[in-house]
Amino acid sequence: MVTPLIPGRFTIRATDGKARLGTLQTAHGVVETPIFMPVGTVGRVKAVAPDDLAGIGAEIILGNTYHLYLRPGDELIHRRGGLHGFTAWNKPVLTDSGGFQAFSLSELRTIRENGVEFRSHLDGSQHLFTPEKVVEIQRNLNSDIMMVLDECVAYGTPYDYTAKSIELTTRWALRSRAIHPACSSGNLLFAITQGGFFADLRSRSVEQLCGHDFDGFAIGGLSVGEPKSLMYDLLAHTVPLLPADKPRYLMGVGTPVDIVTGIENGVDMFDCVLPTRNARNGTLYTSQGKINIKRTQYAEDDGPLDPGCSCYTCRTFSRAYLRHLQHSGEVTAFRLNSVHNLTYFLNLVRGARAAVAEGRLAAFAAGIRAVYPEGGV
RNA sequence: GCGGAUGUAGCUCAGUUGGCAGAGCACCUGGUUGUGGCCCAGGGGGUCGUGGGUUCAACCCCCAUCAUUCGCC
Repeated sequence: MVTPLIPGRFTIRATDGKARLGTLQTAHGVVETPIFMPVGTVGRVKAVAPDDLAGIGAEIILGNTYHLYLRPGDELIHRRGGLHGFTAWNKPVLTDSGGFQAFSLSELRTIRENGVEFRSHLDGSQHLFTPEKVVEIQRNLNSDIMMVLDECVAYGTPYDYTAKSIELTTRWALRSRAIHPACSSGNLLFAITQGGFFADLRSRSVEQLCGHDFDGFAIGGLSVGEPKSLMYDLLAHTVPLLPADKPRYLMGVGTPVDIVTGIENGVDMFDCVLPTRNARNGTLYTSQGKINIKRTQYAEDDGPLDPGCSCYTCRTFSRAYLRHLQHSGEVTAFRLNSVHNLTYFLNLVRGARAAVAEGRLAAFAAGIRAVYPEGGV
């Protein structure tokens, strides 16, 4: 009765302008796009248990190669049935390659032709990530969507360095594909385009990668401190260059307005720590805008966090109680706030999918921008 | 009853030879974009226990007094 899944098959069912409504098949299920993917760096979305994720409606989550390799180790996870068996999450998982950690934990790392040498942030031990090693780790994790090792350059990196960097990222991507040919397993492999903040380098990076048979293409290296308008300009420039028949993934982005803008430009997948990290700090996204639950004005506010939300948190607790939990440093505050913020982000892409299906994405996006007028951080 | 110690921000405490009242935490307001449950930025806060004295000038020196605390009768 159930047609077998064909990992990697991407079907576009509708479009609205440049935006697409699609389905991506993976070894652990079908993902409807555009999608937001909660981040679960060490094999768990922080503060959120699997049954919470079911209530939120999460369809795919992230894990991180760098963190899981260091602790508890990819081979240990492999012996326990991969990430799905180990973490009791049987839906799709995408794993980031560790390229971004090489960037963000950059104090003690060296980038060479062969790969990235780095020191563990846990114990200072020396390690080497090659493109091949990173694929091998992600196969041990049995990731549904593996990301190639890439070099992410900082905002402000000069043109010459960035130009050399995209060549390296391309060579690494092809080495990754060489040891993991298309259709060789249920582990899909996405390439990552780079190019810093130079439109022609963004174009060149896409040209070098898109002729090869990757299962999807990511845009990396954005939202690293640049002005908002620059990111949007590069997005509008780059997304149309990507293969139309493959999923497009904007890495590490973003705010509600960023996500809607990405969808309008034709991006299919997003991930960001913002909803979960901000949840733990008391910054919450609602249908009426962003609020800081710690504020004094909520001390005796008996209303729900977001009257327009039907998540467990909003159904059950008052703003006054949530503020109290946050002020008390109670771990339950992390959970309840994370459940709410993730519900907001998942509802956001759900709403966008419905809008694309009905050809009214522009109006939907205008509604989001009206609620988050400053760009919605 | 006698002797000592201590009284400075909500809390714990610095404060030089007498020269504009300080820190940490807490509190308040922002920030947080392929996550080190972190971190960063800004802000509001004072009858220096109380009363007197000396001095151009006192948290600081002198006297008295109150409170807290420790020890001894």
